[in-house]
Amino acid sequence: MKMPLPDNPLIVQSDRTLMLHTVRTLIDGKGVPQKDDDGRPMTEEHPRFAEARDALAVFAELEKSPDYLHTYRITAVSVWNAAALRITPEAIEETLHELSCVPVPPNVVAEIRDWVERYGLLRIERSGEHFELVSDERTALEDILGHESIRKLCSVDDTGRVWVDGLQRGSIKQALIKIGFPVDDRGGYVDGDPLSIELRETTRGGEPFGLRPYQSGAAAAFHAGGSVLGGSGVVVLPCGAGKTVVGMGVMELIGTKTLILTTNTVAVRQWREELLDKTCLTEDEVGEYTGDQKVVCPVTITTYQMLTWRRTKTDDFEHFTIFSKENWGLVIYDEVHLLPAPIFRVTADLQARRRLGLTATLVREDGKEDDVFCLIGPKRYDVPWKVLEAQGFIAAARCVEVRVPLDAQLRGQYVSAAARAKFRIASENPAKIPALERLVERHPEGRILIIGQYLDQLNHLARHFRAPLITGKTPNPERQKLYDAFRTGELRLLIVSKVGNFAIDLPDANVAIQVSGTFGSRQEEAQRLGRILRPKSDGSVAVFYSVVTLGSRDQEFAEKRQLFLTEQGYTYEIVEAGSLGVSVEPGAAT
DNA sequence: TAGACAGGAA
DNA sequence: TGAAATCCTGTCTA
Repeated sequence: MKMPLPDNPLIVQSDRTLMLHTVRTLIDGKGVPQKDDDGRPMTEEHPRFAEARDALAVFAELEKSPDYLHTYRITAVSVWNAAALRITPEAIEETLHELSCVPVPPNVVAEIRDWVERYGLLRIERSGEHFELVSDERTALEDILGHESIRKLCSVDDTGRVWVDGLQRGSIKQALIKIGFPVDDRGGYVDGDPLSIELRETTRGGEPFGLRPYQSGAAAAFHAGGSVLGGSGVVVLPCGAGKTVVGMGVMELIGTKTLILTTNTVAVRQWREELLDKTCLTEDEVGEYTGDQKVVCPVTITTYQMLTWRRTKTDDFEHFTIFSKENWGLVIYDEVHLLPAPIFRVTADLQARRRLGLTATLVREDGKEDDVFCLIGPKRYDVPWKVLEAQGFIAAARCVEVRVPLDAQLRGQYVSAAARAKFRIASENPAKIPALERLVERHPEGRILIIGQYLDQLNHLARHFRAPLITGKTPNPERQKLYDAFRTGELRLLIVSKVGNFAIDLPDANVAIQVSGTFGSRQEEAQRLGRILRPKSDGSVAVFYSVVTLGSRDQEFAEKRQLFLTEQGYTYEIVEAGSLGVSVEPGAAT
């Protein structure tokens, strides 16, 4: 075995975490670290960082990405992701040895080997019109048939061969991964009716257009592998990085009738406009299938709810049956992390179609990661937020947590309240208002969004600031009017409820102030930061404030909410309300 | 024919 | 842990 090179960027630890150096210190000819004029060590991007990042993305999950040291973890699902790409344990081992500056612990290699073997153990193969569950090890089949959850999804013939109905292809993969057996699905895809989808070089709006390197990389990564291996999986990119464009890139590569699934009707329209603007598809080739209008075209965009709607609990999914009559060659799942549970059932019949999942945040171990893995496919591509920031594709952002005390009277209520009431009292702390005033004053030129969770609180703020409030009840034309006013700068302060989490047409701002949020939702935090990440024309830094009540459940949950962004390399500055010039009531407890 | 609104689902 | 958002259809009004 080769000796590790001390210059290498990676450290492999026996708990299967990987530490990757993004930079290295510059050393002069005598081995002395070089310093700049201020005496700080001089660094450069580690020459093997990019190579290592790309290599690790294949079989490890990025857990944290602060500036200098990225942390990855090797997990069962991450290894199965790699195994799905036909990466061998030997190749993984070789990569680790190649990149590591210390010896690779042998137990890590053994565990990886074990997982990969599990993946190959069961396969779905096509035999004519039927699918067969096969294994080279007879005992493996017997083992899994011992589970009722598996037995009811397949049939065993006289010779002991195990057959799976095409409609159960998804369900059985789901059931098997639940008991620790990820299936290698070699059932292949139907090609779908061909449709030429070319990207324009100039948009309809007249702007030059082309895929960014990471976008074409994502599309190519999805498409690689041929007709059996490639063609299903998930692409993970930050908010505002142009996931729609990746979708178009894939559509161009595959060139077939495409069904696009989104979370809401605004997204449906946005997709349609993007497709018309940036591809050669014509108006009558792209259809919207929603409550408003039901148009099926070679490219059809609809919502998850439309697909799973039925008259009563026992009826058919009637809209879904319309779609299954069309010969789709590609299904795109937008915002895969929001994929509702019933979609998994309905997706069974789509196992024969190519499937692209798009998402902003890494899907976590909340149980659904398995479902996404086996029903949509493995993760094919991701880029850390900070990498895109460094390349200028998303704006740099500062995150600030502003801590506000709770006054003595409310503190009394707070202490005696039940756990869940505590959170609400702290969230709606009226002392947040003067802090908000100072923050708004700080940005006289800013375009400011105040985002919150409780309608009472937001109504109050709207009256206080004499600013318009958008909630779920605000009719669409009214929203549009306010968005436009905000976009033109006529309106510089806008208050939004949880609609802000979903409304993708919400205009960009350069200041976002969060006054309350869902328990510990990291995803929501990421989504809200995303509101200010569009690159600014003057290159200025956007600011994200999170206003929390000091020493309360509000603050605890805020910490949890911040985890994802911290992992992505963002740091939160802590500011006490007092230092903003807010008078703090004497005796206010902390 | 469009819109506003109610009611159910998850 | 709970509140608020979404979507769909269907009915009523102008």
